[in-house]
Amino acid sequence: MQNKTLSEPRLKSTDCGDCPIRHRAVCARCETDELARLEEMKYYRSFEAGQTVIWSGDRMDFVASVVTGIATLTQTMEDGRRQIVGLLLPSDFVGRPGRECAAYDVTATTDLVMCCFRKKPFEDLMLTTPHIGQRLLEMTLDELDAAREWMLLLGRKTAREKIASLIAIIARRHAALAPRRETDAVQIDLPLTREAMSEYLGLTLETVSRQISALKRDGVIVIKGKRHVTIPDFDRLLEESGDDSDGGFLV
Amino acid sequence: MQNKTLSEPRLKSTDCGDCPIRHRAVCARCETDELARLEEMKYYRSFEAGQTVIWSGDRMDFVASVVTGIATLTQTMEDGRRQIVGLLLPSDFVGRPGRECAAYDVTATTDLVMCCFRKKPFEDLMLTTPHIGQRLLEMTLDELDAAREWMLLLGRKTAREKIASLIAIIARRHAALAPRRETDAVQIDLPLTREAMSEYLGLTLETVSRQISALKRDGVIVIKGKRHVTIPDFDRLLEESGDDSDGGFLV
DNA sequence: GCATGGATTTGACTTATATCAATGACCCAG
DNA sequence: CTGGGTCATTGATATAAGTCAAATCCATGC
Repeated sequence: MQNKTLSEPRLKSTDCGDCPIRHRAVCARCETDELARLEEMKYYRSFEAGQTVIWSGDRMDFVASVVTGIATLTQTMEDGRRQIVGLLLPSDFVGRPGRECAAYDVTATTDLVMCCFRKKPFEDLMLTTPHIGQRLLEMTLDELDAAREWMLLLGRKTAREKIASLIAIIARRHAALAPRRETDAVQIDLPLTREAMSEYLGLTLETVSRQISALKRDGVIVIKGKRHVTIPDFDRLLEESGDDSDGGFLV
Repeated sequence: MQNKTLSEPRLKSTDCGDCPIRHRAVCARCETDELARLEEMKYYRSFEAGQTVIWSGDRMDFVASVVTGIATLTQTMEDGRRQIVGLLLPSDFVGRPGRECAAYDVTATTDLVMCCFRKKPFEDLMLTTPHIGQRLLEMTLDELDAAREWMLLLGRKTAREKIASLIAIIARRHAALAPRRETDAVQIDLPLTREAMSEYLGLTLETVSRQISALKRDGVIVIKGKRHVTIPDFDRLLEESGDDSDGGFLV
């Protein structure tokens, strides 16, 4: 009966109707005039894989939503130790209303398109349109659950379980974006380098590499090239991840 | 320029004016009639140290705010490995509007008084009173920052740094509740057993004990009995914690 | 084709933390 | 004051993961 919200897709498969902003981050229930105001304050920004979107501490005058690609939130210690504290997939939200400066480094790990909203007008709109705040609260609570599931992973799981968990989570979110029949073997492309995986999992990249090799050797995953992963038996992977095998979600 | 929000007290030192609900969780900006509605739906519950408030998966028909004492949120793996994913101090909020069941075990680690609000009426009030939702969003974002700072601790800090961080955080929140002059040595009572500390820090209780002894031996902390800690030099403790020594906060 | 350089894998060895096992300190009941 | 219980400390040893180093893979441009 544990929390499985991290694994739960945050993006519903239906699109946002006629909404000109195609991600569901904030506009799912917007009326025409509110959409017009969102349209006004929005602009797109693109980044190449590896580029930094914003540095921790920098002034940040926008909030944003990931349209395509993947970004990470990273915290760095003075001596250079790094920990990824958030993985942003399409439809995820970045930025905190009411906060002046970025709290984390935001980095594009693949080519990335973000839909940005200038912060001041966005905050104003939030004040007059409660459901935007409500939606933001919902998303923030989901992220909090995800962060807490990650705390369990970082504090208590073995290296092998960590790798299995990461692959399972990426596969689940991937499946949520591109639904497939239950019976197919799951196939994904890892959107992270070994180094990024190590920074997300609290390991070294050598350990990541060794454990991926071990899972491959044991037939839990099949690897083609460096990034392409096939999961012949998803339940087996979940067993290896240390999570409840049902993968059941909370409400 | 890292995020330090975990350390930042969430309770302002001023009290909530004439508000009959003395914690600031939700009522700071309430009008008279809203306060009346909150009064109606609220009730207090007390727990002894060690008691379980609610089990993960149980139906939860209230949300609540800690009045006095300390509670923890814990996640447990099937084989019994446990990780504390949240520490609830006075003024902290528990429960998620819109969620039927508890996602974590909630346990009183000291004697505890909580102010509970029946969930359905609370959710209704949220719909008609946007600032309650806004306040909740703020608190949730603070908790998310705290969780992310904890991810850095769990993923990257050494056992010694973990212990120093925990003591620093408890000391800071303690100081926020009972302000004192800058020059005094900080004194706190650890509200957690060694076992609870180990579950919070992703360590074993033996390692916790050893590292506390080491910090004592090195003069970073002074210990009287099992629980009472004096911190002669707070900056020294912060150095040991691996955080920026300024302890500076983001906005 | 071939050189270049980044990403990844693999190997040998070290180390921080876990594990297993005693021992010690404190508290309360009788 | 004494015995039993809980919590905490300390010691000896094991092990998972880290560190340092080398080899391999693979994409890219020349």
